[in-house]
Amino acid sequence: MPTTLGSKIKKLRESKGYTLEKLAELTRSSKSYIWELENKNPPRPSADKVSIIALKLGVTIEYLLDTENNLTQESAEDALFYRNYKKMDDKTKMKIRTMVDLWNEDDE
Amino acid sequence: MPTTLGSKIKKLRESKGYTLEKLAELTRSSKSYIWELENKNPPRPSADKVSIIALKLGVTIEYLLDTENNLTQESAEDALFYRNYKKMDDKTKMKIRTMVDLWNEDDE
DNA sequence: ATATTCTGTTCGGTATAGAGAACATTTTAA
DNA sequence: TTAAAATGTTCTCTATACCGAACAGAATAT
Repeated sequence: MPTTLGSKIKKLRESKGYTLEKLAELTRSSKSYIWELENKNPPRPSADKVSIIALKLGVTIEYLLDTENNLTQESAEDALFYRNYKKMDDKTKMKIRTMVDLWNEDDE
Repeated sequence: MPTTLGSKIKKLRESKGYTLEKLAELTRSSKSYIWELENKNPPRPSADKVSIIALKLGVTIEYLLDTENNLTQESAEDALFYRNYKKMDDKTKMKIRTMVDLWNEDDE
């Protein structure tokens, strides 16, 4: 099912009980443009808009876009993991990265 | 240091030894536009372009954009790590998450 | 040195991002 | 029911995303 950016935004917006105006206000957009995003699927919305809309709707940019980035499905768990990972100190991060690299040497 | 989208792209592109033309080809862009991204910092590049450029340069969209999502400073290395992590199968991801959780039990 | 090739830069044009205001429709209040 | 308020839709207009082609400068080869 090819769910578009527009339909995702609409579904998320409504699930949060936001009106077009409310979401527009949260995302420094006009309600007319939010409406266009939902109903007209403009071909190249700016990264800025998609980014702040994703933020305010509580999803990642990758989820909203259905790009090649997203061959892999990103779960909330992954996102959480990454958020925690980023908070670690550099030494720990290094260790983890090394470990993960080793893990993957087989299937190279 | 307010590192711009353009400077990040340029740095990453050069670190991979890509010419403007090469990156353009990889990202369905024109070299002139890649050049503009790097040197003119256009105010609202499309999510599509930023997304595929991030993909081909091995970082996340969030790293390239300097969005409000990105409370913690994200390094290119972290971004790459996460991109690779997401590609792993669920079992492996689970193991890694568990391991990292254990790691952090102390300073909770 | 100079022709060739490779890379980066500039320019002009078309399509569209995105705003704001007017208009339409639905919902709420009386 | 009907006026008012809230929400959704359409229109017009300016700025700019993005391209292709021409141009400029380095690097390499002869």
